[in-house]
Amino acid sequence: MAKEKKLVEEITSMDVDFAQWYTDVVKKAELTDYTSVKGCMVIKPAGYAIWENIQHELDRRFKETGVENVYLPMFIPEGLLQKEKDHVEGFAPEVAWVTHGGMEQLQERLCVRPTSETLFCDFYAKEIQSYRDLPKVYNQWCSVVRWEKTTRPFLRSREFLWQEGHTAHATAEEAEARTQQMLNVYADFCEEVLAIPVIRGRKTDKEKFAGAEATYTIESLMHDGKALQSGTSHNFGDGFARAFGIQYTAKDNTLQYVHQTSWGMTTRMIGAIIMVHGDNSGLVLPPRIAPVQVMVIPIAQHKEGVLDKAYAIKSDLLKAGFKVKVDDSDKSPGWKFSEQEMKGIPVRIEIGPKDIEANQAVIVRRDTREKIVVSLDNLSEKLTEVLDTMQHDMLERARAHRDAHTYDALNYEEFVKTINEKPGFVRAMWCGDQACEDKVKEDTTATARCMPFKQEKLSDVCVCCGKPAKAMVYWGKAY
RNA sequence: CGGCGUGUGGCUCAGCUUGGUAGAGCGCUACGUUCGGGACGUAGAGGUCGCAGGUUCAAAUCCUGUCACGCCGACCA
Repeated sequence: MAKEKKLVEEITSMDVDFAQWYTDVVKKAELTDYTSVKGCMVIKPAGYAIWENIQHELDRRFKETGVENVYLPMFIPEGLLQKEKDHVEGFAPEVAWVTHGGMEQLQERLCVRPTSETLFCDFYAKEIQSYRDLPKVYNQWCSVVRWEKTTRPFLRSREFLWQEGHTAHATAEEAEARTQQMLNVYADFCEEVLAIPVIRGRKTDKEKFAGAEATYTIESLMHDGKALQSGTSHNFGDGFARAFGIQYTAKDNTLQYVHQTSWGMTTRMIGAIIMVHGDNSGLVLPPRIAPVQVMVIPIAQHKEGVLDKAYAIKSDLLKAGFKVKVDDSDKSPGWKFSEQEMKGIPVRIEIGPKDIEANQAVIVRRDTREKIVVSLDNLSEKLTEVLDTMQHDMLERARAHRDAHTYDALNYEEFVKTINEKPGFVRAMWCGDQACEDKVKEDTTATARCMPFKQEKLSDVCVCCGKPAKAMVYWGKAY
């Protein structure tokens, strides 16, 4: 009992204090550390390995659609940033400025990129002359800086890692198709790899990206019922092209503006993984994103043959394609179990003298803690099955949680009451007027998360003002 | 940017009210016993008390200033 008590003391229960639980999990899973600069985190090996897996998966999917990777500078001259009016107004409050080079003050100060639309536009203006130069479908992996007031590991840091895709097309149709295509890449990635179900939809004008004609988004629901914008894809129309003079000569020898898109996903997704799948014992990683899928834990490892057997199992499983490690530290088995659970390693294999005698091992699932005794002869087959089942179950569990925390509201009183009393998404009709969005935010702090592509007509009138409704909206309190 | 709060061995913190030789637990090192849900014994190492001034015979403690970080709000991926 005393030992069990110690276990629960390590990580604050998510029911007691979700924010503290999150911080505890990040710390106990050894994902990040704080640094001497507020809001700038060390991403430790366990955290960075997750990001590397996200990168590999996304990058492969991008390239299948024809994306090419490039790298642009981290500095943007002030004059360049100011060329598109809405864009600069949107980002100005949170940019960091470089004012000196060595001891000398710069003629023109440089902004540390908060996003790179302006740099890509400047580049494209030089690069694109003819319709033969189109489309440009570029992406870069980099970090960006936004001087946030309030910071949290992964969810809101002043510097964060991401990818930003920037494309230029001959026609509006092509740009629109690319915008939607990339949103779907993100949505599939979230569901298939991260086991996070998403709502695909369009942002309202109030919530859309600064300078965009339309912003599409995938929204996911965290375990505490707050929404997280998980990936966005923007259609810029020819707005940036006009501001930056990006023109090409068409086949008919007329001068045309290009149509552009941009789309991004960030290290914030690591925060989403934590908040969707984690439990009171720590992190739970979906098998397809886990840097280590299997931890082999020898029991009574000082006894003859135990460690050798553990290494043999590791070797066999590595050959079979699993990501596997052996915890051969001199900690007690109980300690190793807790470590494996806090770090979210999807399964552990317990192997001790009794198992070796019986030619078996014990597989333990991280998400359900189910213990499965399996013969060493078909360990690899069973492991494949367990990991596949776990990946599937995690998505379905998250989907069930989201659906159970999605409500419909038909009048304003019901809407406000639901938002305030039931954490989750509230679906309600909206007239399209920003005044209603503002009123909702004023009354509840909730925002319009998106207008889903899959529309349903819950009623004919706006839940807020009663005027004729234009769209069904997912509302919620967001990170 | 507002409201809290915190800075003392690697970590978590006590000590500060009432000034007087810097403490505990965990971790770390060595050796031994343990090992199926955070084991134990013995012996060790380790700190200019965030920083700068000031008061005082004497400051972790009192005063002034300053910096940093955390949490909660408003803004945002």
